[in-house]
Amino acid sequence: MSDNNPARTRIQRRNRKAILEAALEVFSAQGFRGATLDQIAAEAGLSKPNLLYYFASKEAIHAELLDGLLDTWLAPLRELNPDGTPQDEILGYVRRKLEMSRAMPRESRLFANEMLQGAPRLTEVLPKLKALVDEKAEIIRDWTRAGKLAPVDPHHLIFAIWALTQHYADFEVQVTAVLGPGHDPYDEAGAFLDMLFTRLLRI
Amino acid sequence: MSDNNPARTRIQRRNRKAILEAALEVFSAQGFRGATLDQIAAEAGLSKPNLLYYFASKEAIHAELLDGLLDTWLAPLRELNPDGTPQDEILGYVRRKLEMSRAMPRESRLFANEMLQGAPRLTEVLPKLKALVDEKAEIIRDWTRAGKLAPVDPHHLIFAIWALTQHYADFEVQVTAVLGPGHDPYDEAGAFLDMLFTRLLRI
DNA sequence: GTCTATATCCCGATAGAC
DNA sequence: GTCTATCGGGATATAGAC
Repeated sequence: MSDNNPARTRIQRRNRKAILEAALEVFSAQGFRGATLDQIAAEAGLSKPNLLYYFASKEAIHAELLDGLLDTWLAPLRELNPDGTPQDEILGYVRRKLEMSRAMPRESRLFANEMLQGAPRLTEVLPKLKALVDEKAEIIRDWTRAGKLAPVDPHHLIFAIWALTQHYADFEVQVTAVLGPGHDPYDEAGAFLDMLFTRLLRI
Repeated sequence: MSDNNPARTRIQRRNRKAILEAALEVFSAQGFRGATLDQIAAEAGLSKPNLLYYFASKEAIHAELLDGLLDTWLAPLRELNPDGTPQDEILGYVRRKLEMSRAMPRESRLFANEMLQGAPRLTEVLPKLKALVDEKAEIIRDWTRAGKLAPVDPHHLIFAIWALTQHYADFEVQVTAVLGPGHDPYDEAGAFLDMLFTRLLRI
């Protein structure tokens, strides 16, 4: 969540930004309970009380991180264009989502941490997520009905795209350990997923 | 990890089992730091000091849970038979792995929690995992070389199977929220994944 | 083996000087 | 705005009676 509040000074904006950056680093790696304000403060280069001068509580920092996350996370899906070429639209979505995993692995892990724990701080936004997925699933269903895509369950297709792209961020240690040195996981995944979804969806 | 130590009484075995069951419930839902001994003791129906009579520490309980987990988790992959029919072998692996997610979602989430945090308590076993995956990847590579499977990167094929099957356990709240009532996610996933891997691998 | 009581430490949050 | 010092709650682990 960006902070353009003009009532804040440059220093305030800079410190808030540093805190959120540090909090993302720590929360995504340790989970909410696993993270401590000491770690976040150290990472941000501030003292713990100073950190609490900018945010009311640990919970408030975490909430602000989560606040914009779902929208960011769903942006690539929103771009799915009903008037585009079906194959290209799906493949484009896969590529955007994989790029997002590469560019924002910490956000991916923050999100995964929440989901693993039953999404206690995201329950009220899950209906919004369902609405968007249902809308896009309907588009995909129309494409398959029109014979432009091989028949496929649209909801599980979307789950597959999520699972396959987020896996590279969320299970990064495992991927790295298994591939060994000398690999770019995301480059390889890009080629692999292109092929996978092409074969899955072609008529 | 089963406990057949004959030096232990029936009561001891029963209590240890109850503690590990309770700990699996709590650790998988809350992560290591998020879980408390109070929660585990309550879930197991024991007092907290009594719980620590059976296990030296919180860490020890967690370690014992993780101890057998990787082997259990990799068992379906171990069964991949180089002398079987390639398509059937892969599809069989996918089905076993999905069944495992259905039957053991808490173990899946315990594992995911560890991976998300960089696998601090599993780093020394990751090389073992790599060795098994490399061995099975070689089998798959032979199959594609022999023209029995469509060409595919074997490592990323295995990642895809992990990601697609574990997703239904690890992101269960999201899957349930998006599908809405009246769905059996695992039944639907079974059909979807059968189709996906059939289309991906057929010559 | 199981309990109550408690030691000890850590963490989130606040007080108050500067 | 930032700091040092500290409060108060909660968590792991232990002591010791039964």
